[in-house]
Amino acid sequence: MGQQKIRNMEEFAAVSGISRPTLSKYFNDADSVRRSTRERIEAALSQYDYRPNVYAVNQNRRKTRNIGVVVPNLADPFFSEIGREVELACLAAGYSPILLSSHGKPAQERANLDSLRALKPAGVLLAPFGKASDRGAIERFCKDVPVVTFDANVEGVCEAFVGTDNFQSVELIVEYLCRSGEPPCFFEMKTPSNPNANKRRQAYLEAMERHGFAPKIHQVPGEGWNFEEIGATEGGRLISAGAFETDTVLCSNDRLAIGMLSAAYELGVRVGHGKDCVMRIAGQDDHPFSRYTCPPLTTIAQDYGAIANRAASTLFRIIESETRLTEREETVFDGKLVMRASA
Amino acid sequence: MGQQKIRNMEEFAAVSGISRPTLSKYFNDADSVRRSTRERIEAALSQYDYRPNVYAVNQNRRKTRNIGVVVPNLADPFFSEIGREVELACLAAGYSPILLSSHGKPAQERANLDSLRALKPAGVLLAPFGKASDRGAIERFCKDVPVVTFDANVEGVCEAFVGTDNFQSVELIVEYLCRSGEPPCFFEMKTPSNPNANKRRQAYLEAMERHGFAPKIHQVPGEGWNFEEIGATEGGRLISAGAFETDTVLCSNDRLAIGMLSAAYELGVRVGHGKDCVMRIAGQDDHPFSRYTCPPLTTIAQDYGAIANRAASTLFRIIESETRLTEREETVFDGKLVMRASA
DNA sequence: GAAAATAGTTATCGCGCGTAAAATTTAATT
DNA sequence: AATTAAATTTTACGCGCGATAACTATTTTC
Repeated sequence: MGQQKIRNMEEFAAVSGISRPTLSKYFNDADSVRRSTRERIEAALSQYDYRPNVYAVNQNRRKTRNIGVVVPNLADPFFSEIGREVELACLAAGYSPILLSSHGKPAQERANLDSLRALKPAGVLLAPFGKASDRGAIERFCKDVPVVTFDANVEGVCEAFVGTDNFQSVELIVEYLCRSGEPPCFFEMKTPSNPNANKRRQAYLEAMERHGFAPKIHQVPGEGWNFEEIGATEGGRLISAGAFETDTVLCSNDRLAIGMLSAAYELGVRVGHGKDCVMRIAGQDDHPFSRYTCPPLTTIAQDYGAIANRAASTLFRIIESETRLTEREETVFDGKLVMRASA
Repeated sequence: MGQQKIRNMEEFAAVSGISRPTLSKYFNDADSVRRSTRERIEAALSQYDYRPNVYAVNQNRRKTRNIGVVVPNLADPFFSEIGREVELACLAAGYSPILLSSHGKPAQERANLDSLRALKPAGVLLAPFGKASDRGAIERFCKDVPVVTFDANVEGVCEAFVGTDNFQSVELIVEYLCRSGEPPCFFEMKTPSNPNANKRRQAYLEAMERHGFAPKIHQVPGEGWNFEEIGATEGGRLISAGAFETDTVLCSNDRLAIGMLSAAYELGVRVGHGKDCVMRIAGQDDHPFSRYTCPPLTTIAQDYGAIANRAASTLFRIIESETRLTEREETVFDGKLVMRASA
């Protein structure tokens, strides 16, 4: 194989004995040609290895088969994991994913949407910052390109949203914590940009009320994405000050919990549900590292795979139907309790 | 601003009063036109918001301004971090980075190179798997596209390599460990795919000899990228079996160390250099999470920024000179000792 | 086996822009 | 003001492929 260099479809038509328009049809949809000619094309293809020029193809096609995937921060293993799932779903459906990270900066999110616009994507899967996002920019973008958001919801914007049911999952862990020990107080950042954080707080309040306990929320200052640092510094401060009302702390997310666990260790405070333990710490998200904390973190697992696949399939449905959804869809998946040693 | 919709450069030429070829020159290099016309163009640009069609541009340009960035696994924070640095360097130089992860699978690395080929990138920054990489595929790719590898070297392949000086950095930490306590034994995977692992082992042997101690290496089975898991399972097994000759263990990388630390915690083995500690554990890489382990991990920090920037600037130099390097360049940066509580 | 349906062919246009050559304008120099 | 160099405009072509129309070949249907 690999004889002469094929420069374009014309040349490939010559060597394969198939006319160029038929080849064009084949490359657009292999099943649109007769079985016998398809086999002839693929035989020639294995001999001459030719691939249509992406730029020429995308210039002329009405819409590309590119799917933009935008996540707020690839440095967060949660997003690199879910980003990977989304990429795989796109590839499986015959689309070309283009993964962009906003590096923790809302301004970059907007820049990413601008870059994507130039690539004329068939659709975009966006995990937005939430409140920190430029809502106007996203709205404008959604007018031009079908968008499905995941992880974080921006109320009323885009075709659909797929995420986790924070109320269900918080109830799950609050119930467990109340049943197995002292009711939890809640630890979070004062100004969380992620809308899930607000839902989780609300869900915590409701769950505690439902179980007949008085909720206690501790909000700490801190900015940016260095959650472990904030969890360690502020969590450690609260622990050593004896500020928590009960011996059980439910953190708004795993990364805060990871930081707090490290602070507890430094302070010599033994964490867990064992006899010699003096406090329990739980998180939310089932961060990839949470099983290697000391002690391993009890948390709520989000169904990464389900979220990614549903978001992707919803987008493909919109793209392929060529009509926008008449009604905005919101899908949330249940979280699962992951019991480890920390609570 | 934003009156009528400009569909192409022709229309923009009409409304701006500048000829299309001049506009074309401007978009290729804003400084290639006279200052006064540049200002006229930019004035019109702010009124009509027009951007050249990427696909049409790339189809006709001899070479694109795309830079492929391929890392072995974005789920590893080390690579997401260095990937980010590389992306920023590309953007700063006016190139368009395209970030691809091989998801821990060498076959995907090859697939990524194939996808990149279709995008006709001006160059590629590749962090290869190393021995697990398809050397032939990389070599063939390098014939068509200028490539600079980073992090992991593939001897003799590609234009240049940029990484960390494993011999320097291992010496640094071995010297520290020997000076401050018992000499370290070495913990690693039996079949590391990363070439750095082999260099680190070699460097450990040499450093120990230099300091007059007998080296001891522990190689454990395990496959894939779940290093923490391997570190926890196998490291824990060795700890509880009392298999380590000295109380100090130098792990081949931080992720193994993170796993081993969690195993030590489970076993109630106190790690650190304090009085009540029974063993010391050190790592290499300064993984983003290593400061939140229990205790925080003593390690060797790689200079992510320097590596990323040097790799990028080397590639740009090759691209812009339009000639391949006469001699393959290898650049390594020194690691820095990061002293924390674990050793 | 002829008509109908399907698939393939030839021919031709257009997409939006890079690029080259020649003609023209503008700016810099003497 | 005349000469020269530099920048811009005009004109024209080409990139590789999508799309379509009109025609021909092949396959299906009864």
